[in-house]
Amino acid sequence: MAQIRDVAKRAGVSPATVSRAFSDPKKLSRDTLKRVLKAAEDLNYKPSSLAQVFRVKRTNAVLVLVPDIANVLFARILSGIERVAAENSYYLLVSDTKDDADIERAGLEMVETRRVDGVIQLGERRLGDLLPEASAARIPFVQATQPNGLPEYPVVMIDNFSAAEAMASYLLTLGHRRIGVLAGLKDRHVTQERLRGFRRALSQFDVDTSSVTVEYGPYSMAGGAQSAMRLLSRNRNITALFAMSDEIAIGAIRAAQDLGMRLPEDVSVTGFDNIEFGKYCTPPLTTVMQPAERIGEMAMTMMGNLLRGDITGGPHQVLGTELVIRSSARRLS
Amino acid sequence: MAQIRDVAKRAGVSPATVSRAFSDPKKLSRDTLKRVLKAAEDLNYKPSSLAQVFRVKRTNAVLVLVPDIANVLFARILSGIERVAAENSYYLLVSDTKDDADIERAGLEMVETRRVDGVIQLGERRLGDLLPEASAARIPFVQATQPNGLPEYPVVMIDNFSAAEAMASYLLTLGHRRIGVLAGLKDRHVTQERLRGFRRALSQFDVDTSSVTVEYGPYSMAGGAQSAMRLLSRNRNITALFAMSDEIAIGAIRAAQDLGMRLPEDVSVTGFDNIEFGKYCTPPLTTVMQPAERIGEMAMTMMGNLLRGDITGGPHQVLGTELVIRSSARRLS
DNA sequence: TGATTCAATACAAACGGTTTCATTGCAAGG
DNA sequence: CCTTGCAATGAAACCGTTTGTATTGAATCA
Repeated sequence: MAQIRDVAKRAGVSPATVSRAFSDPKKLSRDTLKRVLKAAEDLNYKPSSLAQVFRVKRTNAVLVLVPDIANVLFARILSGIERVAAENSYYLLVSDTKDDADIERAGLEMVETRRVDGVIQLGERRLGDLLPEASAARIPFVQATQPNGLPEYPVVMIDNFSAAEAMASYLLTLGHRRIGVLAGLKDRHVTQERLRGFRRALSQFDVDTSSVTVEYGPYSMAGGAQSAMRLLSRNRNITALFAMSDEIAIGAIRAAQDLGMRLPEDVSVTGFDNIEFGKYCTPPLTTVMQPAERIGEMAMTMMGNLLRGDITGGPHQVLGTELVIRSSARRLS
Repeated sequence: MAQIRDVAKRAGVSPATVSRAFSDPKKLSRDTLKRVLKAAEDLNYKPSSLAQVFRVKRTNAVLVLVPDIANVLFARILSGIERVAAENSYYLLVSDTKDDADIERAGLEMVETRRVDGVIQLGERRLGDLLPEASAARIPFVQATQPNGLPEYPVVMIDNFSAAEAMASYLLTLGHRRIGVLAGLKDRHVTQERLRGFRRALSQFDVDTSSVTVEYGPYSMAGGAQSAMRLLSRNRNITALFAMSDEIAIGAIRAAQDLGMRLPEDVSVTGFDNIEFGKYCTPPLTTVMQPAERIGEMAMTMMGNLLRGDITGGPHQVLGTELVIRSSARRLS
């Protein structure tokens, strides 16, 4: 492979001039520029990104920590990240963390070994829980999920509490009072937030909050089906199911139908996230829309700012959600 | 940040010794090894991956070209790739190509600029269609979809022709004769292969193959819904829909139901891929299972071999598919 | 005309490791 | 005792760019 020396020799200039021909062409005379470019072309010269990066000490690469790459919601956030990364010529490394702290830590180490410039965390573990304050401070880090508390680094998230409250209010407005909760993993902060929002709506409607049944489980269809199965067979008088994700809701719908119930006549179901499949479900899923792509775009934008040293805007962005009413939940008759 | 000199000084050895302490510890005496490690620990020394990579000229990074990151099937393949990449300490870069040749070319250039060691292509565009033979030969490349023809580089794929034939035969066995085809994009090779397989089954059953209606469209739920809408409203006598992906099938189910049809009583629908949602559809989707994760694992394994110089096994792996019978298709009564 | 300025370019150091080759000291062999 | 071989270590070159500083020559100015 041709290198800068070869081009320099062929063009009859120094390596420095060749370098500048690419990085800062206007510094060269029209004439030499043309000669250098020609020589580079002839030799099919491509500057070694390795050498450049080593010299300049910026990789233009960002690592994304994804709890589960195959999960549709994360995939959409990733897609948003990718879009603005590509626009700004950043490279994207991705690591499937399986929500494992050690893998996440290994990811952070990649900025200490200067493999990447920064990391975007899609999981909810906070930087401070992974590294001691001292080393953490040096790491360009942005989180794209609501973590527990408000860290000092940038976060882009939705207001899980309010979104859940809105959805629960909607269900209450439809007349439902005995609502089962199909929660996600109990130890997840989002789960707790959404549960709080749900409870809050109940108390706003003067519904006894002590009697709500909540069934915890993984954020997956299988989890939803299982939770719904348990919940529905134990509590026959429930009229609505408040699921904490669309996947859970879809699993629940399957379970309810397998139990011989008709939807939404016998039981209403609501989801959370607004993944594409919800629209094509039977019945189409009423849910709360979470702007996944925009979360990703925003996160990458903030990372770019961070790396560029811009500190424009507050560090915490909370993006709006919206109720999307379809037909899996209906007025209690 | 501490560097190798600092550690060397503190341990009273030369940088070379420190380097060896990490890369080849058994070359050192028990005593100095301990001293070096201690010094490194004290200074919180992490070797600069940048410098290493620059010197050694291997990045241990692989680029994955994904036509659409948010697509569930690709996400699952990616997940498989990630798994074996992580196991073998490779880093993964990903680029959403939107199936654009220029973006794909830019990806290939990353090996010429030595940013990554190789590239895995999830799209169906062949290496030879992106680069002139000469430069192409130098690029470690593996493809994880059936391309047009059989390239000389490694490919891992399924047998689309046979899988489609099997599915079509199943439909025929159930008694269906007037089957509408909900095809994917017309210019895609997989689409053509699956169509060939479908036609082949028909002719095996002595069904007139000239009269089949095929409706092309994007590999998406929206596309499927639209195609089904068109096809169903024009051909009322159709008893089954052969969809070329689960997403198309799911869109079609929605469309059929919106048209007032009952499934599978009025019309049978089959999918392709076996994405998780198919299992939770109403009715649960009969489809052909494609081992997405294993395709990814296999692809990354082959990439590893390629980079290591092992040329074990033939370059083309075709992985098995399986009919998964659920209830969206039933015997014609 | 000589001094000054400026644009264009060259020179060489630097980036932080790895690796080849040379050196040293000690144990084993003759 | 002298040689030989080997394990442990050090010195220095090297990887391919970028960039600060020096140099050159021509144009401008007094």
